[in-house]
Amino acid sequence: MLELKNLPDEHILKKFADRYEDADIQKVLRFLTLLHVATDLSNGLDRYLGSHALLQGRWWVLILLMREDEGISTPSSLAEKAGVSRATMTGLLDGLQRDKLVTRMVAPKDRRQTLIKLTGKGQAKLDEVMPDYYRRVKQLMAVLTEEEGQALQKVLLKLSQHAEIFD
Amino acid sequence: MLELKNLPDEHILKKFADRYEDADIQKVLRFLTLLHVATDLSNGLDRYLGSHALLQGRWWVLILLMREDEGISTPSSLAEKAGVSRATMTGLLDGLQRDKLVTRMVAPKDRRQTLIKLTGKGQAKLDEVMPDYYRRVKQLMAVLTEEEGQALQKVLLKLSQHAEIFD
DNA sequence: TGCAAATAGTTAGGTAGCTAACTATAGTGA
DNA sequence: TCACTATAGTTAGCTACCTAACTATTTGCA
Repeated sequence: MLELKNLPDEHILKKFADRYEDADIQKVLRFLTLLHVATDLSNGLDRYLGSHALLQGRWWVLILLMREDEGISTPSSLAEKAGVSRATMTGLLDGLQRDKLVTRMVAPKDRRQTLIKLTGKGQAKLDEVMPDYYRRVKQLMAVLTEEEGQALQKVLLKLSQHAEIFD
Repeated sequence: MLELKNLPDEHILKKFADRYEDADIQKVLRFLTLLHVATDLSNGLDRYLGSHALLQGRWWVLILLMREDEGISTPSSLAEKAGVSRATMTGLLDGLQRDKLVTRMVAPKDRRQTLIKLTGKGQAKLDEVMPDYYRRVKQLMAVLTEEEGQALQKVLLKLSQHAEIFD
């Protein structure tokens, strides 16, 4: 996602609105602000994870594995839960395996499958990263009042139900 | 950004909260929902732009050029305004130039610089894409009441002022 | 039973992002 | 003036995403 350092000021938006009649300046600003702020926060999260030699993709795979009893899953299941293609998951697992944070094993029941297991080193990496991650998220979201936090959640869910407007 | 198809349910978050004491379940859910919904909307926007042989990065460069009088800028300036590295901008401009949506010219004043100009074909591409983009954004944001829209904007700006919490 | 369809995973090739290192040019100060 | 520093842009090599095409295996049904 593009970061959009400079959101358009209202003057520029008006120039566009003159050429493109359907533009609703306030609504466009809100839409771009949502993408912009989320990208900022996502980049911030990546900076934090990067300081522990992780990035969001790999970090999320470790979390999905920790959610499982035994810390075992399959590439397909992980891809579906992370919302990425199986091809992308292959690449993420290659990196995690190289760093010995997960292992690949052949599944005895179905020889098409590969079982992915969180290693001790992988669990240790999560134990290193998660406490501070939770502290920072708590600190960030605490800048909102409880009412604001609830309102944000409600409004976001409402928008997410209409993301297919772009299809 | 990772899409997080399945946000954690409260049961799983509790398992994590037991191991990592500082976790605040509600706040983490709100944070992840923000990233998740913004990613969904960003992907939707990319699907729409993709149907016109554009993606967010290239589309945004065209918009930045149209903001300029004469439709002229430089790679450095575009990179700064788009919030990407100059290396990334080189790649975006390579693609746009290949599709003849922009042209590169040597700057007469400073021979280190390259001037980037929006072509007629580039402006035509914007004229093809923007009206429907504005219609769809208007339609999407109209699912919120005016009060909800204002509250969203306010809360997002508040959060963006604390994105450095991850540093 | 045996072959077609479905599924699991990988590979190949594309876009979009990054940092670090490089070249060319411009500016500056002893 | 001339060497140092700063700036503009590109290249190289990395991560992470995609789709399409491929291999191996399993499933299902005629």
